[in-house]
Amino acid sequence: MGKRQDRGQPRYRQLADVLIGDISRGRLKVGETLPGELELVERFNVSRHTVREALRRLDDLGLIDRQQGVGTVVRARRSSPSYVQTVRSPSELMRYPADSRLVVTGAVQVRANRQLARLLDVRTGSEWLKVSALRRLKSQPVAIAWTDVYLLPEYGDIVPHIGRRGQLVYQLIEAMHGERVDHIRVQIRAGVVTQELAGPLEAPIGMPSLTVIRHYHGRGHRPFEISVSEHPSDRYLYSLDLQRGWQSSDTWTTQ
Amino acid sequence: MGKRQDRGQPRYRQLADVLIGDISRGRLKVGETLPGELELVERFNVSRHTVREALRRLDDLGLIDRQQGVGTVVRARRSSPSYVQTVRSPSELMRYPADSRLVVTGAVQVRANRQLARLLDVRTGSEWLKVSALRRLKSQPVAIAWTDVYLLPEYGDIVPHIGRRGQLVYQLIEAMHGERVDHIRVQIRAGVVTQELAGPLEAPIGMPSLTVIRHYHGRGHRPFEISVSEHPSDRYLYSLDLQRGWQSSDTWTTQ
DNA sequence: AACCTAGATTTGTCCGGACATTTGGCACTC
DNA sequence: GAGTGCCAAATGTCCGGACAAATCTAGGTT
Repeated sequence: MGKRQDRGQPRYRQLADVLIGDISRGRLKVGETLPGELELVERFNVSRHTVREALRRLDDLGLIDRQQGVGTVVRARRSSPSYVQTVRSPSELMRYPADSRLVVTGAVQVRANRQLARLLDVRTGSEWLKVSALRRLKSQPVAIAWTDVYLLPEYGDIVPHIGRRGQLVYQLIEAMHGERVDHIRVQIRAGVVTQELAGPLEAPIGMPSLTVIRHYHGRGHRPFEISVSEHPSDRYLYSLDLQRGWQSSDTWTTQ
Repeated sequence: MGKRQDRGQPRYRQLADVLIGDISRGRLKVGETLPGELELVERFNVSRHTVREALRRLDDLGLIDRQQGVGTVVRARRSSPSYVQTVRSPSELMRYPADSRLVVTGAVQVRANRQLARLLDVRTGSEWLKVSALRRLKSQPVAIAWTDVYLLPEYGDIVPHIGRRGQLVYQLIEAMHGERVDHIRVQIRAGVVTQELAGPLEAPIGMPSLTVIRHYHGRGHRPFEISVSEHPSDRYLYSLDLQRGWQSSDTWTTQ
């Protein structure tokens, strides 16, 4: 009873997963109040600290709103028109639509010249395996993205497996090579559809687009996958919903 | 010890502010290892739980990297070329360059038609005070932004004070009306410089630009300030540096 | 009806302690 | 010299308890 046995997951994580499951399956509906901390303590036979650790995780994920004296309620999901994807927590910037698929169109080993090195923020001359792919949305055929995935050459054997439903590239690397993701950086930049991209993106030249660059780092900030996605979009693409992490202005704004 | 008058602030917050101050003032340099948790316990005469709460805050702010068995080190700041602004934590998306100034060019009360209501995500027909302003960077005269700030009409008396160095609009509202910011949402969308914006932005028509929309909410998610900024930029504008908030794919991707 | 107050409820803060897990370095062996 | 095993150090997890602060509700008062 006291020992961990659920896949080595800590108990607060197990509890969080249970609650996340209840929310995603609709057993806890939007706006509904979660059981109080003390009730969760009794129900799951853990300490209040563990309960709060789990709830903090749900808070970090943007799933709940907490208020002293009131309680914890399931946060509303914002309904969004097509193209618009609301991100409630930073981690969601790493996710892709569930009904999308990546189709590899080619792979080639490249050496980072100055321009590429600057784009990827890697050393000039370093070797990378460049995997080009298209991401298509089934439900929204117009939404498409061009993606170049830069991998450490030693991970070339995962290329045939890219495109598996629900598996991101870094997850493949994690599964097949044990390289654990320790740090992710996401960049967004504005641009326009260039002549080279107009074809694959099925978008007119000059149409505004967003470039999303994802850096996946392992231990010691060693980058092992860098994915560069071009999204043609005249609409808003990402939004970030924040609630935590305030800092007082006097200690910070002088930086 | 706590010679600073931080009454009313929780102790973990006071400790966090001390550490943030040490980092920002260079007393703790990048890459340097912070004192261990137990040492901080002794030095500040608080429990380890309080120390961890403070360190969690620094982690949320993206100031430190923690690793079990190793310790806590000050995270490196990424140097960025002009125009590029690297954001290490979500809260930084709310900050503006310290050497910028907002110049109000006009204010008018408007009623949200359907288009504006959709842009701002507010009710059609609601009344807003639209304050137009320019943000200029002194050190980088080319970097300029056009900002429309939509306020609840009742806050009209803050308009003359907009532009005060280091004060954001929501901070003025907080200071003068006691409306506390409880929730912030940041949106980013891609676009091009339109004819109407080409003049004020000093940018050619058709140049790619980023629109950043910031929603400031009070209690109960009541929006009281919405700022819409147009940044002419053919380069990357915001990046988000993430390290926390992982979620397992099996519980989440089906959403 | 409008206002106020007391109590119950809920989350926030803080303390003390204990053991687990990860990592790096040191002494040791071969 | 290279590998091995052990130990110390550091963060991670988890428990128990206590009081504070914010909020809501019910009841009483005006």
